[in-house]
Amino acid sequence: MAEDLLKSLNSAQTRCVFQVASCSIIRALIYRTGVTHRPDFPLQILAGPGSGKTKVLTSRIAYMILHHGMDPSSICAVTFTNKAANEMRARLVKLIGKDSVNKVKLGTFHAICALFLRKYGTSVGLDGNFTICDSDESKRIVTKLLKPYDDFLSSKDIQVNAATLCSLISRAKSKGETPEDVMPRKESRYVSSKAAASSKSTNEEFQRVFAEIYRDYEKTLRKSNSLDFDDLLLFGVRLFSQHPRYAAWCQHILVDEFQDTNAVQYKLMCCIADASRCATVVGDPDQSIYGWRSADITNLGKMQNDFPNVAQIMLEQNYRSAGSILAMSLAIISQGELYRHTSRIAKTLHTDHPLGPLPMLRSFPTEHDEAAFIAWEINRMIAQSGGMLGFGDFAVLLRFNAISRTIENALRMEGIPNRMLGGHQFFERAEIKDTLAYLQLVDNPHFEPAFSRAINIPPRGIGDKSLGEILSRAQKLGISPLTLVERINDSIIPDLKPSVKRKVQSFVNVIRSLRSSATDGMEPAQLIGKLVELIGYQEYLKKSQPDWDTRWENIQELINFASDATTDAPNAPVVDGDEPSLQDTPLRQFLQASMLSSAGDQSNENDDEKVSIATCHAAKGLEWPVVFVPAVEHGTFPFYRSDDIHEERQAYHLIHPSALTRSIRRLLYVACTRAQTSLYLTHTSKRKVAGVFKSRDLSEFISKIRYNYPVRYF
DNA sequence: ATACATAAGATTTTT
DNA sequence: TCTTATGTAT
Repeated sequence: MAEDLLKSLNSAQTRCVFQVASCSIIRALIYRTGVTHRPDFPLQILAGPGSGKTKVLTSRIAYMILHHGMDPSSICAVTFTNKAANEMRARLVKLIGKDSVNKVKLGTFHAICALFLRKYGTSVGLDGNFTICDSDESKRIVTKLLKPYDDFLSSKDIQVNAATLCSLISRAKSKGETPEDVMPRKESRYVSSKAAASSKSTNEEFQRVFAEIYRDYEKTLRKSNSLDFDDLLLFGVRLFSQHPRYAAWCQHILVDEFQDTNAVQYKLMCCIADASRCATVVGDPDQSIYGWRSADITNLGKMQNDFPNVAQIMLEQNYRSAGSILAMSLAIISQGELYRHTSRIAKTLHTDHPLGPLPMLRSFPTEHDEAAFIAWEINRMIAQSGGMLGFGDFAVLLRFNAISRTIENALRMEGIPNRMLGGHQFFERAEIKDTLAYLQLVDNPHFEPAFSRAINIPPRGIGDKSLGEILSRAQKLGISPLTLVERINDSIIPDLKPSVKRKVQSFVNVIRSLRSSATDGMEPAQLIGKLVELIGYQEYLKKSQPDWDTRWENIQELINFASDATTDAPNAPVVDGDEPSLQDTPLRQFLQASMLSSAGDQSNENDDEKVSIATCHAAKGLEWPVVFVPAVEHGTFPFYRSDDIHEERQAYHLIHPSALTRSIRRLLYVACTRAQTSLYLTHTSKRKVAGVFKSRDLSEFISKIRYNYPVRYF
């Protein structure tokens, strides 16, 4: 069985798989002879697109278990997205069986941290029922915190919105910087040395406000018994580094898409690998497209320092794409080489596939013509292929989601079934957030964002003023707003000035009723049903929303999701610990799945008969026979917002502009290398951007290479 | 407190 | 163009 595994691999891939065998055999020998200080054999696999890295990773895991007899529960496999985790799980099931796979700690860094923090969070000062705060709720919190600074900031002529602050906070957290760290001291390292004295002080003022809001934001989260995405990682690091026994189970950690890990995730990997010092990472610096999320390519170099004797293997054979597609992709990624000061790890990619049809570059007057062409061409190719191609063999890869509308419409007009991959749109919908807010509150009464949302839905006559009164009163008494409202309802605490007691009665009753159902073990799907019944949500939608029917359908969809999320039980950690472990309820699991997973994670039945529409980011790791990349235009690839933002980024040392360009070049490279046999790049001369027509030019990434590389141009 | 009007403003990418 | 935030009248 284990030997069969090796037969299906090429020599470089086999070396990747085998590396663990030699490593483990030597370790076993040393272990047996009782030597305590053993060498470790960490491995870096640099894998170009289509080189079969997922196959290598899964084979390696399977080999560890089948050949070397490692306990599946001692293996930790980290993927970048939930979708990738699901796919790896499916592949592993075929190799080692469902029972073994369920023991492997498989998931994103976030999911793995959440798993352990639910159970052992008490040792780092958390309650097991913490709520995961999504970016939307973070933004609301920051908006509220920003309000008091409005006058001050406009007097200093500083413009910031909550979104910018959120990303600054996230960036700081991803680097492990605390509010104290970012508070300006005597000399601030955030201030550009070239800046004039006046702008220096402005920068410092801004930095101070930022640090204060960051500090208060953290306070709000802790008070709400809540962790945001960055906190999951940070508290994970805290848990595993302060209490190494919770990581002692791990004999080997494997990390996929290593080029897109940030500093905290790297630290996390090190903590989890602390006992074994055995880590395998797979990545491709050329496919690093998450720099804006603080992904740090230097982690590869860091690992070479932190893990002595790390071996490095290159996978350079491409099994995916036709020769001409590969040639053009390589031209895109390597053209910047001359201007680049940091050297790219030279990787050559080979393919045995024939050259195939040349990538096609086409120009259109408007985005409607472009979209119509894509739809028409899909139909044409399917008709021409004589049954070889189906809708599921096509993908349209977008720079950002906003372009999808035109494409979706065009496909619909041609009667082409399609699906949108990834993105959070579903869980961002108001009706979903309303529903989840009630359930979050049932699970975690301290979660303020959920309270603020649910208290007046449906309208109970509690507006901003009453809400503010409730929140500040709760703050003063040191209890959660929900508790305050309950006590008012129970006449334990006197009513507020504008009477709130009567208005709040139905709310308290709903929460209490749900709470008791939840403790009785009612399934999340039924809880949602009960909730919408109790608050008359359908009637509320009918009354307030013209598109109430699609919204109501979304609620039904959420109920479906809830029943799915609880049936396939995630692998529970089996950790020997002396701490009392916390219980994990079905409701909690459902809420966590809602926050961590995105819409396209689970594959549906008819998915392989639908054209995929996805952002380039969401397409990472996937492949299709035919790929369309629309809007390959200057201003989209790369994306320029406006010059002042650009300058602002420079001023605060967020992203260096040239780094930005490089990262977008890689994004286009990722998009192009998704294609197996046919690749279409299209651009328009006019495009409606934010409601107004703008003239556009072909992306410089393509215009520079199109005469030197084979491309069909029309 | 809410409903309705009018005005700005916005469109990266995701856990 | 379409969504969201703000303001005003009830």
